[in-house]
Amino acid sequence: MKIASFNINGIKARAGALTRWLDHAAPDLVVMQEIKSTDETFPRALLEDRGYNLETHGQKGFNGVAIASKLPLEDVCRGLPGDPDDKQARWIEATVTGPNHALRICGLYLPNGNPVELQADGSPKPGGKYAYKLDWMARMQARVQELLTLEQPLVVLGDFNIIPQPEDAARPEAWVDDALFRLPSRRAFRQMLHLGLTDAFRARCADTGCYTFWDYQAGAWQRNDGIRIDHILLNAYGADLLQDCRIDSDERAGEKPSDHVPIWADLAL
DNA sequence: ATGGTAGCACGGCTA
Repeated sequence: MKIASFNINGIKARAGALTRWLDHAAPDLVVMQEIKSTDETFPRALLEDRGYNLETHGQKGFNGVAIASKLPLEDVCRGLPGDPDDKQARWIEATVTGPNHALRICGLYLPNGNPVELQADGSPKPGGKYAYKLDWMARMQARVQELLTLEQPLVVLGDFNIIPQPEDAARPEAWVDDALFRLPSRRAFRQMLHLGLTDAFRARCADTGCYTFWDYQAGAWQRNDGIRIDHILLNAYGADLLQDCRIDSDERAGEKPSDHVPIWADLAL
């Protein structure tokens, strides 16, 4: 079963690129981020006409996540628990049932966190974007810990806005103070891995120069000036099912591309 | 130091 994540950066602008990729990559399930659409205005036919069940968790103008799946989507949950005041649409969960296993899926769009605003003591400025990122990551960790107690295959995938290691950026030195790479961000990500999650891509590939995002500006794609920030994390039950994991970098060279490309894992569900 | 690009939606924010 091919499970993918794709930050599409606007569903209306990406109708062409998304459907081209769907038609040749043929994922069984894809979580999408930055749909930048409300549930009401999402062009559902793009996916439903191709045989996908669709669940959206949208928001006007920004953010927004969705899951499309050939198998039925069960027990759908929208929104990351832990803060009733958080109105940003960045988290969606569902379960799909294969022949041998039921898989819990968490699709996420983790806050970018820039600009980094700090107080005199170096702690994140309360109410700022960086504080929101770290708070959100703490809530994500709590939710993942809950799901781990189910003792079933779990996949947590999406745009994490985290560069895990220097080899995950073409120019790591340019990112040292950025919210995507500064140590507190990477520490929070690593803490999640320490719960027992596997980075599916790194489990399959040790190559450097593999990225999922290239800025639209300054010819970043042409220079392969990218970063690896879209990830697929598996708990131990999920990692035991992992057959393959790849990044569809070619999509970045297509017509009117997103600034992210799809990443996918093949699980023996 | 700035500006470089893109999306949503039509002004300015977000990335």
